[in-house]
Amino acid sequence: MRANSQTRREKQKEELRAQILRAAGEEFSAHGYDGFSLRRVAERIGYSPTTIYLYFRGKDDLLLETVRDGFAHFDAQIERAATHSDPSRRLCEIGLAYLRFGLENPALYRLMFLQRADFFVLRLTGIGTPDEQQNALEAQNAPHHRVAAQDFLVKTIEEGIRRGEFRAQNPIFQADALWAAMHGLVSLAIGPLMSPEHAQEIAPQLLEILIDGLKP
Amino acid sequence: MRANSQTRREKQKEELRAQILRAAGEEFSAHGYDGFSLRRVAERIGYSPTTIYLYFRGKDDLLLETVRDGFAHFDAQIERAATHSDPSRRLCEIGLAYLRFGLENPALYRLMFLQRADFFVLRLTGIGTPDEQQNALEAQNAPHHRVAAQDFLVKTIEEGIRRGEFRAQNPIFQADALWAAMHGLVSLAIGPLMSPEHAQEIAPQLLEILIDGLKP
Amino acid sequence: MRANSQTRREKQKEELRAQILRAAGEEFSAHGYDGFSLRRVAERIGYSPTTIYLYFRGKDDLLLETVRDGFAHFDAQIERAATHSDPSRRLCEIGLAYLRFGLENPALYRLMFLQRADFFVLRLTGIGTPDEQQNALEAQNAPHHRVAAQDFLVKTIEEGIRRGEFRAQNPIFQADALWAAMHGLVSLAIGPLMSPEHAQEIAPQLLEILIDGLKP
Amino acid sequence: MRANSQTRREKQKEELRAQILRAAGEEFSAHGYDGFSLRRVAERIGYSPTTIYLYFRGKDDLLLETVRDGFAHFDAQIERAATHSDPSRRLCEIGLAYLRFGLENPALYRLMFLQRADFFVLRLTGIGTPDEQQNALEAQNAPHHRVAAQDFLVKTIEEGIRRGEFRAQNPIFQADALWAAMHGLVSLAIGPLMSPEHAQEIAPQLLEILIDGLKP
DNA sequence: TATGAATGAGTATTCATTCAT
DNA sequence: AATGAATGAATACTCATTCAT
Repeated sequence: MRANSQTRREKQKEELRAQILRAAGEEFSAHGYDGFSLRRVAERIGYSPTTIYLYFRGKDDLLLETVRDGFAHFDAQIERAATHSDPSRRLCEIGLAYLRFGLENPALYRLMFLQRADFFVLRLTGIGTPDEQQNALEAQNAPHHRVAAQDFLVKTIEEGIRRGEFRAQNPIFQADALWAAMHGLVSLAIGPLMSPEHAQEIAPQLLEILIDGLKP
Repeated sequence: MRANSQTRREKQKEELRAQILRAAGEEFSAHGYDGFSLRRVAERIGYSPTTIYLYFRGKDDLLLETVRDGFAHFDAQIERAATHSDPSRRLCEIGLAYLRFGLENPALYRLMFLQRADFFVLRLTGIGTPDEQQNALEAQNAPHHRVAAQDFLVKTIEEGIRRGEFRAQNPIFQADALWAAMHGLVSLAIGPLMSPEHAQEIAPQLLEILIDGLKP
Repeated sequence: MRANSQTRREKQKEELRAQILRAAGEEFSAHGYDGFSLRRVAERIGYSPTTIYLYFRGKDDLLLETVRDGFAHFDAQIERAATHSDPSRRLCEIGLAYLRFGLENPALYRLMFLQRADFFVLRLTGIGTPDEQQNALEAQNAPHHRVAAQDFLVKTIEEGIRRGEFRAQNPIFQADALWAAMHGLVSLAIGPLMSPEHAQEIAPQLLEILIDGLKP
Repeated sequence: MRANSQTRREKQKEELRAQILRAAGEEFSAHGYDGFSLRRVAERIGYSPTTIYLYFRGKDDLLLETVRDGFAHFDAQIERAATHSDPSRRLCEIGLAYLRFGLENPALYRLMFLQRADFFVLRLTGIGTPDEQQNALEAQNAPHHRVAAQDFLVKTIEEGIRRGEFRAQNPIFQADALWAAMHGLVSLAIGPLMSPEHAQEIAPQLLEILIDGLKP
C-alpha cells in the first residue's frame, strides 16, 4: 500500500515536471530566450511561480533541462530514422529526419541550434563563471551534444568510402557540408524566409545533389 | 573656420551614431529581441543611456535603423562581388561574398537572418498595428528585403540556363538550395558549432558540388 | 486554528491595503495627479515599491480605488449626519458634516473635489478611451458621484419649500450656493490660507446667514 | 543710436520673457504643477530648453515668477473693480470681480489659490529648506499675498459698520465668510463640478444674501 | 507539496540641469 | 544670445528569487 502510494506520488511528480517542461518549451517558443518568463510558465500550468522552484533550481536550470530533453529527443529520432544499410540512402534518411525534427519542433530547434546554443553548450557542462565560459567558448571549438548526429554522418560516409561507394575524401568535410545544408534549410523554414512546404520540396533534390557529389 | 568646426561636429555625431548602431547590433545578436537592452548598449559604448535618445527615438527606432543599415550594407556587398560574366563563377562569387559578409558581421547577420527577422520585415514596411502585423505575418509568406540577393541568384541561374550551361530546371528551387546551404554554413560558423576557418574551407567544395549539380 | 490564522492573514492584508490607500491619498494631495509617485507611496509606508503591485494593478488602479473609497466614506458620513427632521436644522447638519469631513480628510477631500476630479469622475464609470473621455468631459457637465450629497441638499430644500419654511425658489440654485460656500470654506481651511479653527468658527454663522436667506 | 539699439534689445528680451511666462502659464494649466515640463514650454515658444535658463534660474523660478505676475494682475483687477462708494455695492463689485478673475484665468487661479498655494506662499518669501518651509507652514498661519484682496474686504465692511449700514460685528469674520463663498464658487466653476455659467447666475444671489446678512 | 508575501535588480523613458561652444 | 551634447535622477512597471508558512 505504502509503496503503491509512493509510486503514485512519484508518478504525479514526474508528470508535473514534464508538464512544466512542455509549458516552458511553449513559452520559450513564443517569447524567445530573454523574453522567457517563469511566471508565465507558472500561469500556463495553473500553479504558482514558487512551485516551479520545487522542480527546478531556477530559470536557467529549467531552460537547461528543456534543452537537454530536446537533445535526447533529437538524437533518438535521428538514430531511429537511419535504418537503411546503403550509405547513400542512409544519408538521405538522416537528412530528411533532421529536417522533419526541425519542422516539428521549431522552438526546440531554435533553442538547440540557433539561439544561444553557446550558452547551453557550456551550461550543459556546468563549470565556470559566465565570463570564463565566454573565454572558454572562444578558445574551444568543441561541439558537445550534437556530436551524436554529426558522428552518425561521419560514420556513414566512412562506410560509403570503405565500400567504394564514395570517393576517398575527408569524411568530416563532407559530413559538415551536408549538415550545413540541412541546417540552413531548417533555419530558413522555421523562420519567415521560407515556407516549410518549400523546404520539403527542395530537400530531396538538395540531398541528391550533395550525395551524388560524394560519389566517384 | 566656423564651417570647419561644424563639419567636425557633424562627423563626430555621425560617428557616434554608427558606434551606437554597431553596439546595438551586437547587443541584439547576443540577447535577442526581447532581451535587448538600451542600457547595455549605452554601457558598451561608454555613454549614458539617455544619450542614445539624442540619436534615436527609442528602442524600436534604434533596432529598426540597425537592421535597415544592415540590409543596405549587405545588398551592396553582394552586388559588388558579383562581377564575373560566367554564371557559374558568378554564383561562386556570390556564395563566397555571402559567407564573407556573415563572418565579418556576425551580429548583423544574426539580426537580419536568424532572429526575429519577421518582426523587422514588417516593421520596415511600417504599416499596421502590432496585432495586424502579427496576423499579416501568419497569412503571408512574402520575404521582403532579402529578395535582393535572392533575385540575384535566380537571375544568374536563369542566365546559365539560357546559355545552355545549366540544365533547364526551376531556377527558384536551385537558387533556394544554394542559398540554404550557404545560410547554413554561415549560421553554424557564427555560432559555437563550427569554426569560421572550417566553414571557409568547406565553402568552395560545397559550392562546387552544388553548382556542378546544376550542369547538364 | 487554521481558520484563525487565515483570518489573521486576511486582516493583515486588508490593513496594509488600507494603509496604502491612505498613503496614496496623502501623496496625491501633496503632488497632484501627474506628480503622484508609486515609489513615494511605498516609501511612506515603509515597503518596497513592488509590494504595491501585490495589492493594486498599478498606478491608475490605486488612485481609482483611493477615490472610490473616499466617495463611499464621504456619502456615508453626510447621510449619517443628516438626522434632524427640521429642514433648516438638517441643512445646518449637512453643512457642518461636510466641513468636518473635509477637515478630517484633507488629502481625500483634495483628491475628490479639487484635483483632477474630472479624471476620476469618468474613470470611475470606466468607459471609453482616454481621448473619448476627454471629449465626453468637454461635452457633458454631469457631475457623477457627488450627486449623492448634492441631491441631499436639494431634497432637503424642497421639503422646506413644501412645508412653507423656505421661499419657493429654484432649489438647485439654493443648494449650489450652500454647497459652494461650504466648499470654499473647506478649500481654504485645508490650505495655508485659513486655519481650520477659524473655518469652524465661521461655519455656523455662514450657514445661518445662508439658511436664513432661504426663508420668506 | 547705441542707446536705441540697446533699448530695442531690452525690449526684445522683455518680450521673450513675457512669452515664456505666458507659455508657462498655459503649460501649467494643461498639465498641472508636477506635470509641468520646461522642455514643453521651450517647444511651445520654439526655443531650445536651454534658452529658458537665460531668463529664469530654473523650473521653480519660472513657476514662481508666473505666480507672482498672477498675484499682481489679480490685485490690480480687484482694486480696479472696487469703484462704488456704497460699501454694499462695493462688496458686490469685489465679489463679482473675484469670480471674473477666476473664470478668466482658471490656470492661474488654480496655481494661486488651489494647487500648492502653500509652496508658493513660502517660496515667495524664499527662505529655508523645503523641510524647514514645511515646518514653518505648519507653525504659521500667515496668509501672504492674498491679504491685498482680503484687506480690501475687511476695510469695506468696516466702513459699512462705521456708516451704520452693517451690524457691528467682527469684520474679519464677515470678510472671510464672503471670501470663502466666492472662492468656493470659483473653485467649482473652474473644475468639472459646476459650469461657469451656472456660477455666474448664482453669484449675484449668493452675494446678495451674504451682504444682506451683514445688515442690521 | 504548494503558496502568498515581499523584495532587489533591471527595463524604457522623461526631465531638469550643466557645460562647452 | 542661443544652442547642442550629455547626464543623473526619477518615473511605472516586470521578473526571478527567497522566506515563512
